[in-house]
Amino acid sequence: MPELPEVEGYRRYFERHALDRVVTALEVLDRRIVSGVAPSALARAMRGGRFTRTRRHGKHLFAHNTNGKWLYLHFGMTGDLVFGDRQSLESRFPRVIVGFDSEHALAFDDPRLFGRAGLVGNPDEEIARRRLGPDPLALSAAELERLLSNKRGAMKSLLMNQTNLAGLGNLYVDELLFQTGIHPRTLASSIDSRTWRTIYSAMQKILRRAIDAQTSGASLPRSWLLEHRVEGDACPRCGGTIARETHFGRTSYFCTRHQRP
DNA sequence: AGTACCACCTGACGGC
DNA sequence: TGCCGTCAGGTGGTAC
Repeated sequence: MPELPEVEGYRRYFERHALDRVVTALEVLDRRIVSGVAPSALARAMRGGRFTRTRRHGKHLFAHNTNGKWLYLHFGMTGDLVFGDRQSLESRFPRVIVGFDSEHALAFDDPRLFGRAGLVGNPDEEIARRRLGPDPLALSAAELERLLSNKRGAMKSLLMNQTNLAGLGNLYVDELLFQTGIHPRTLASSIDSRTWRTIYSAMQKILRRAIDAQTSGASLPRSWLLEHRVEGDACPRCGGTIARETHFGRTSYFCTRHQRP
């Protein structure tokens, strides 16, 4: 379930391992994961160059190659990055492997093949083409309210829509609504300004803490819903009961006591 | 504009 | 033990 915090973890992992090494090969093991470009053209655009910097927008990752273009990665549901010695890569489902001249390699691992690898001229064009909303970590409280308060839909649906806000998925939206006491079906139009500010600060706190956990390997607080996504569990905040329902085609977990419709 | 539903995928898991 | 159905969910498309 790579959402913003996980993808930020992959970005840092990519920077730590793959930057400034010469790409000697790019091998596509399953071409279904490559989109918008032929695997051979992708390889040609990367080979001989080095990655100099990365950029993340929402759940989308870009890595600039000195040949001029950017490698694009989206992790879908089960995407992952695995770096190591070419001979002993601990990747179970490698779909694309970038080889470096140091006998190291980076595998784009994705058992379910919902992820995508591609080639883009520059990240901003791709962000515009996909009509992605702003990244929540580069947003002010006022902008969040302006962005969502005039929408007609329900909070869960609006927060998950990447064209409104890019980066939150099912799990972190549930977490945010849980921590702010909002039912997933609550209409955005019913949220007052004070509550929008509460939502904003909870969102920042949740994302930053989750990124910390991601990069340090620490676990998340036991008071978070993410540690209690089990139907019938006791709510760690109020002692209520965790329910499971389908909302907008996704499985929601929420507390029936402190998140009332 | 917002919601519903389907398709894409396949590992994990529960039931029998 | 092993088969089988169901679930997970990000995205993108269509339909209403």
